[in-house]
Amino acid sequence: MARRPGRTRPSAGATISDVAEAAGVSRATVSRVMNGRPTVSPEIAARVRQVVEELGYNPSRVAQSLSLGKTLTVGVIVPDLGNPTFQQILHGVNQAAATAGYRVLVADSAESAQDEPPLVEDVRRRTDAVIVCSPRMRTDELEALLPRVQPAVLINRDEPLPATRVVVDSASGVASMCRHLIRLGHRRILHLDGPIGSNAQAARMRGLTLIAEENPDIELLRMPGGSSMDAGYEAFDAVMSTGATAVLGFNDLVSLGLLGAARERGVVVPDELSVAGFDDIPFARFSTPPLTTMSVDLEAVGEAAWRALEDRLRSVVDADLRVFTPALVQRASVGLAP
Amino acid sequence: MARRPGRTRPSAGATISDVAEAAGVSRATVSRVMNGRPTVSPEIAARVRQVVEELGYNPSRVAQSLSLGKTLTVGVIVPDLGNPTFQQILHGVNQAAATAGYRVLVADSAESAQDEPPLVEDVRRRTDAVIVCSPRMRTDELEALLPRVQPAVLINRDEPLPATRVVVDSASGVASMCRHLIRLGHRRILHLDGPIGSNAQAARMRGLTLIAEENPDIELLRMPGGSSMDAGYEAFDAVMSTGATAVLGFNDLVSLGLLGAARERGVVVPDELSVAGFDDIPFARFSTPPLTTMSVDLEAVGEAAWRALEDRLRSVVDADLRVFTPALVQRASVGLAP
DNA sequence: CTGAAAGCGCTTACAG
DNA sequence: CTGAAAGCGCTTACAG
Repeated sequence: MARRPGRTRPSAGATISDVAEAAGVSRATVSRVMNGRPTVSPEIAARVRQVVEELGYNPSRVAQSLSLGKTLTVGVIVPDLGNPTFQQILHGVNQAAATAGYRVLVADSAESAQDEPPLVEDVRRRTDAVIVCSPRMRTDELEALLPRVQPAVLINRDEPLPATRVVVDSASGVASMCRHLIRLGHRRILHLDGPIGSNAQAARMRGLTLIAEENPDIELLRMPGGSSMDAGYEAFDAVMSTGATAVLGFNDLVSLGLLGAARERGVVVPDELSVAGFDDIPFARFSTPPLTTMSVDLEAVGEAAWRALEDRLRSVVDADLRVFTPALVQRASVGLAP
Repeated sequence: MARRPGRTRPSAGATISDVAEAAGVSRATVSRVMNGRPTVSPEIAARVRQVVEELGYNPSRVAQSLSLGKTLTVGVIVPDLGNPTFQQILHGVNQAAATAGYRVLVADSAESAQDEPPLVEDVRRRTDAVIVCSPRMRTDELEALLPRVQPAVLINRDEPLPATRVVVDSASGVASMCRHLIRLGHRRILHLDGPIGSNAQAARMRGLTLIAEENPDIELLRMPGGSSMDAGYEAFDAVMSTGATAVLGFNDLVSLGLLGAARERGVVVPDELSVAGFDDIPFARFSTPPLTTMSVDLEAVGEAAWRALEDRLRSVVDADLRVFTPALVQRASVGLAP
């Protein structure tokens, strides 16, 4: 026999067998009633329903999953659940998945590229599919992993890979912002770089290169910055010393740091210096002055990832690419060149 | 027979039977090898491992869950995944649960009190336990639900209930802030109320009542406000008309709105008016001036909820209460009474 | 050290 | 309309 030692269902719930016995029917019949199949006589169905009520019977989803071969659950793996970007994407995925009757299992790799592959595999084994958000692992590792975890959707990974991808076109984002600055008369524009080697920073550089080619007469400067408010704050003096009339932070946090330093130094934004951000985080609207930035609807990104997965679950599509283009949000931190 | 129509495992993975057959051993032996049981001869174990490698075998977590009677998954139900408060709590739960080898299934009730009970039940059926965060449902509904979903932990629900609860003591939080203001010489203090009927607003009122009793000489005013930045912004003129020297927003957003309006009106904070917040959201540090507020470590709240659940899973404890007391964070938006 | 067998709690094709 | 039976993919007590 295989009776377990103590382990039973924690809340000691009734099983389908309990209901069948109490109602004097077979388990098949109970199953049919629970699933609303019409081929059950009304009297029997009523009796079963009453027993279900009395016993507080609730079918085990685990058993259903095993029997049906699907869990109605999708995994979402992010590098850091504390990061608002991933929180918004998660929210978008969850909303869309819930509408389709799916639940979301989350996992956080704590920014560890090394832990990612086994984590994704583990999550996939408990779910029907995975959405991998901004994976930090190398491309070759990702290529080795993908066949083991399909159906899978990748968010924010720019290389071509054998999976559906949802990406934000940051390159065209910076380019848009630069064109806006140029239209306002800025001729010397500075970009504060983000983490070297990051996917986002690579995209920014592609955008800047594009602008440089389009506008040979514009001075496009770059300087190491970072991705935090402090990084922006500390870079301020160096920024001013370049003589640029407009500065583009790697993200909104950096630009908010610049704004704080400008206020302390008595530099008037945007009269003396235009400051542009990237991301449109919720607080960008409330800084002094409000931040002009590039906006991406991250919840829509999460929703698109879910839609892509839905298509894959129905095997409508094999691998494709869905691109989100950031939109310029004009507020008060950017103005005409002095 | 019960062969399914098309339905097989989506990624067509190998099963334990495939491995057993290929390695020429029983499924029991494969299981032992996979679980690192020492009672397998080294040669056989090595052969099994090689086949596992060749076939890319990965045990089904669903089957394991059914067999073992546990999923190693915990459910977290929140009213709104887009709310930073719940995002931080979720992050804390996830970190602590991951350390213990558990995964987190999230669900969002979209602020619908009505949808909560069935949602919690559904989540519970797929997991070993649930953490229900700031449930919106009525107390009697919660009482009816709890026995069906144990083990369960409740976050931010102030009534005594048959479950372990983790609560933030907002009442003592407002009281602390009021005492701080009184020490600074403020004699007329205004509280901008939040959503009427909310758990948090009720707690605020308890705190204010306590202060009124302690300090009969202090004028403690109240006024309808709200929970958003706009609410704070719009209440500003009314706030000024009360002649209060210090105002306490329902939360940081409200207070940030007040700060914005003060700047526009040329009212100097804190010289002419002290503005205090509640929550210590990440941006409270970066407003102008930085916001004095009551801080709660929400990730620690999430972590505590997990710990409480761990105790319940080991049935160490039946029901208890873990209280977090907000801490005063002094920044520059509060000063001596004029 | 190893395997045959029973069991976890469901679903459904098949045969009345 | 209903039930007996097989199966989903694992684990483990029991008996060698």
